[in-house]
Amino acid sequence: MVTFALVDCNNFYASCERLFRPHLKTRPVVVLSNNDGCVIARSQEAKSIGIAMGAPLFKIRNLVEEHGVEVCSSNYALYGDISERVMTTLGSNAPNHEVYSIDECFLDVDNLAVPNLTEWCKNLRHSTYQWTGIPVSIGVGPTKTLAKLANRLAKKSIKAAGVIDLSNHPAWIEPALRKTPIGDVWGVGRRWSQMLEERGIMTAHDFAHGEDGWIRKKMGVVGLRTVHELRGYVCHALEDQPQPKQTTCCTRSFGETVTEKAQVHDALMSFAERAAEKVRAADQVAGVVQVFIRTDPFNLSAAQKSLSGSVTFDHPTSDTRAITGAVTSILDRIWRDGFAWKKAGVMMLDLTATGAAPPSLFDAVAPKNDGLMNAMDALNQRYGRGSIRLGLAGKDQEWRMRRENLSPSYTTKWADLAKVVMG
DNA sequence: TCTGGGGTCCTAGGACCC
DNA sequence: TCTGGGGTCCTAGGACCC
Repeated sequence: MVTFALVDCNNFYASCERLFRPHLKTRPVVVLSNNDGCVIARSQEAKSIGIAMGAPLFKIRNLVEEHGVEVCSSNYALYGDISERVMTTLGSNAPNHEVYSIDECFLDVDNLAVPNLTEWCKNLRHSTYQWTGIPVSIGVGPTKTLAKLANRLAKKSIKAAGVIDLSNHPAWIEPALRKTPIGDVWGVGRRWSQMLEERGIMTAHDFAHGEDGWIRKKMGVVGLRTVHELRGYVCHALEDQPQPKQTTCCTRSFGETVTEKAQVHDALMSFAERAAEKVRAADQVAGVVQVFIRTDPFNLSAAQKSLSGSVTFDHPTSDTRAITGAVTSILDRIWRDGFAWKKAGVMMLDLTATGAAPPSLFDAVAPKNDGLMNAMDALNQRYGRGSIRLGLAGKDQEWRMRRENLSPSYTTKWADLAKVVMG
């Protein structure tokens, strides 16, 4: 018997932006994607005035003007740091937990030996807000999928005061399922909810009473697992040991399209450098590096092209020099003149733990780590990313992204620390 | 004018093997 | 004229998540 609690930060990025700027507390706030492209987070007020998730900024300009919406570029350094504080708080209350995403955490609440779980959740909610300034909602259920569903209802219901505990009230499960539109079920995305609705399956309750054979055929084992979880059978266990990544990448849309190969190369060098850093930070090496470039799919009048290529290393590596060399050779191989490139990326595949990589079959002598990368990473860690780099990429090139409304790095840069003025 | 980035898992189909 | 059955491995693509 297991009971899951899902703690989810309310409007996380928007709440982070508000933390150090209290005057935003009562104003609608939205946070934009990279390049200030579209909305990826909204405060409650922003939701209420009808700003949709994913809406491009240029389409909501009038709403922004009309309601005095605060528009923020995304500041992942800030969100990551605040997330860590929230997770630490949750972990100190429930040792058996799984950090599921930057703003969500599953807790195993079975062995806490608390007399009243619902009350415990309310207290946790309160102390999390007190310690971090971030409001959270908590849903509790016998499976992760039901905990998710409870969490969503907790966010919607004013009466719930941020906590819904289905484990404490099994009789609530059926009405909860009836109240949940199929598209809001965890694991049912846009395509599947459309397919299910066409079949008359409109709610989580309909889905839970669906026919296994048909679901298996249409949605594979993934869909079947979701249905079973809605029925209360655990298919997704708590994964409290974080799994090593299998792939890692650095991809960006350019601020403006780029036609020159040198410019694309410049961007790719920068992405490769960052991707290599990530791989080293995870203490891994990559067996394959893959590169892609593509034109702007939204620009219907421009010629479309998507190119990609990859290199398999004889010896899996995380060395920026080996990786940028491979990326350069891939670009030389795939490059085509005459297109306006909008997005590019470098992907590191076949990741394995450093040292665990099997030796090459044909070469007994693996290249030695000369320490340069470690030294660079240490310096960049200490003095800020990009403090020291290989002479690979220029600065302030055309492809760089727009971030016109970036908030200060209140928690990760000394210079941006909030100041208290005594007066 | 202006539409993100970073992941996972599963499946179908082809190549290849005996 | 007849044209197997069973298996593995790999990849591309599609679904999902935040």
